[in-house]
Amino acid sequence: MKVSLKDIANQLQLSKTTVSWVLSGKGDEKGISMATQEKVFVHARKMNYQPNLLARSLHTGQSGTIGLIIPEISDTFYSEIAQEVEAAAEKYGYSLMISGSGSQWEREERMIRLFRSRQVDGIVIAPTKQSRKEILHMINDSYPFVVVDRYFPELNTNYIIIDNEESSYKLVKHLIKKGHRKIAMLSVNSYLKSLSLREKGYLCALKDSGMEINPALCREVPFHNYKTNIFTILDEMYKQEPDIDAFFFTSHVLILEAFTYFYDNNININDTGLACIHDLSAFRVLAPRINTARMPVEQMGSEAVRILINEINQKQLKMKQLKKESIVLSCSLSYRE
Amino acid sequence: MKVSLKDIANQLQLSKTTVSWVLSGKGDEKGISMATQEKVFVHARKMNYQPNLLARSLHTGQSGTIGLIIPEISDTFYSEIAQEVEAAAEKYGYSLMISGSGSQWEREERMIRLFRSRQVDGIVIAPTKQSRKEILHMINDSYPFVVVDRYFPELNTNYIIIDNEESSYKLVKHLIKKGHRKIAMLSVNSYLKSLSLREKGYLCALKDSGMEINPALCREVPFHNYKTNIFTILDEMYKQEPDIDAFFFTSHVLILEAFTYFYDNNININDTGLACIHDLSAFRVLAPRINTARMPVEQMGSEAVRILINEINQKQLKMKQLKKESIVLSCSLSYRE
DNA sequence: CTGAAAGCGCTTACAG
DNA sequence: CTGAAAGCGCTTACAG
Repeated sequence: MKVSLKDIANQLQLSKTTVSWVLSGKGDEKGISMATQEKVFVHARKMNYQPNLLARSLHTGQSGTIGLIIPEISDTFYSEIAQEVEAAAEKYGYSLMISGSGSQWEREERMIRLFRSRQVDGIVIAPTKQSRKEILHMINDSYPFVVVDRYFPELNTNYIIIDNEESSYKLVKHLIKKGHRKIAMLSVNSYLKSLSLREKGYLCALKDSGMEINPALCREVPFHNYKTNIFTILDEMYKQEPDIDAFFFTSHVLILEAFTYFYDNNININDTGLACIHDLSAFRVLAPRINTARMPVEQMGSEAVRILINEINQKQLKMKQLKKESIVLSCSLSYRE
Repeated sequence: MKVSLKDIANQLQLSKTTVSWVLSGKGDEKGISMATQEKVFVHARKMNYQPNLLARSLHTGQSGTIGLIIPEISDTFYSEIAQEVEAAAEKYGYSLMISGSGSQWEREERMIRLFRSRQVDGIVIAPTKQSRKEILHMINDSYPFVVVDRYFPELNTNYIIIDNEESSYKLVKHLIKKGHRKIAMLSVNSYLKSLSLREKGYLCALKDSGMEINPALCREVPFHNYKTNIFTILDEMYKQEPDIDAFFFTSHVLILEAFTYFYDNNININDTGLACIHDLSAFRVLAPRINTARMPVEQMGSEAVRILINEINQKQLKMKQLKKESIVLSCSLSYRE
């Protein structure tokens, strides 16, 4: 059923070489007669010939495929990243293989190995934490990859992050300016540099405004079971400090649960200052007055792919490795209160 | 840098055959001595050998990869589908290639061709509309694919849909039972069978309750620019029928915009009956009293992959094609008002 | 117990 | 202007 180059060559009494050249657009360059070219095109079309890209890849050493590894495909933020990465990849003629690590580093390492085995030309990854072995392997093998959203300060890799500390600082400063005095912070995954920087932004904003740091107001929600943990933590916070007047969320993943808590406990969010790193479309109706730092998802995705393809091409041309790129993108801040 | 079977064979003074058998676990079966096996394993590990899966695929004719084509990767519903499909695929040892069609059939057809060229073993697709050529090609070539969420009643394909009409019927019936009398319907993409069935469910529910169908209350939002179109349409609806007391949404994609409209126009959604096909996690706080029919995303994803892998295996074993599977999954209804 | 050889479907020097 | 041949990195009859 499936028709190959050889079939076409046989049927046309031509060599595979000729057919290959014509079909890959090198007909003129190689000086194949128009008559022959025409014959090949017509026949290929009639047979509905589709080249086996795997076979081509085996020869060229390029699969035309890149990999994306993220903690959770269905998370709003990461699914947007995926969308942008796929769109950007397509522009360069690349296809996308995707995989969710579920925030487990064993899975993540397995996925890196699998993708590399499948000859993916490069990887975009939002790593769960330092996946020691495989990240280091990629570095040692000078295998193209770029880290997004998170990064390893001590490793020399391409990475794209946001201005974590600055955006957080500004959001909290804004809450202070609006008169809030008991500003709580809710965080997750603070073992990740990106997240700890957001916490730092919060702390600095308070300090710079001469406000005291109240440990009861700075809480980290354990990621495991965070959906229930957050309820307990909010209970504890309100018990210790009933007059909390504002919240800074270091990540959007906590928002929906927190709001459920507020709703269940009749806490009027219109009286509470709110700020969050990243913007959810639901905020428009859910919390119109929340202040947000929107992560530039489009840029993160397209820049990641640009850097990756760049590195893939360098490698292909056997040029010596370029310097790694580290990009810090600014969030767009929306002060709505 | 990259080490191949041949390298290992040379370094160990063995044939590629032997090395290949050992590494693919057929050592015992082929009666390779333990000494040799051990030597191979140790050396492969030391060299950090990773097989080139592309080369293997070229020989076996199986890429170990499946494709997923959806309208929008970042849509909550489809990103959940993607997550489930990826998880299920992994269980079978398959990797996932993903692509967003942006609801454009030309893109969709291109993606089908590209995926097939890349030798993806099968495709899960939520087609934008009848992508005539390529869907028919897949059928003719008996290429494994399964259609999810949407389907073509006139084509003999595997498909998985929800009980569109029934769930819609029940939701609207419920609104009626709760005393709502002016129940509006907002729909999109009704050229898709799945969506038109939801409209039918609405209409039947009204009819069965002896209520009149008011065309001013049944509106379709053109998908192109629906985010602004919906505002105009709601304006028109309220102008013609100011006392609308309930809304049935045939799809979650309209919800956020509609709620923004309600919010901007001071329409209290607690006084309005609400029902929607599919559930959003934001509903918990956004509209706690909305009635929903939650689409069984996990099942859709895992069943789709099961059927696909099944068909791939049949084909591999040269068994004659099984009957196509058509699955209608029930939504889980939540009556909250 | 192990190996030489053919083949998967392409591409690309090399030759004429 | 066109073709024979080698090779990409595997697997798998076939042979001994």
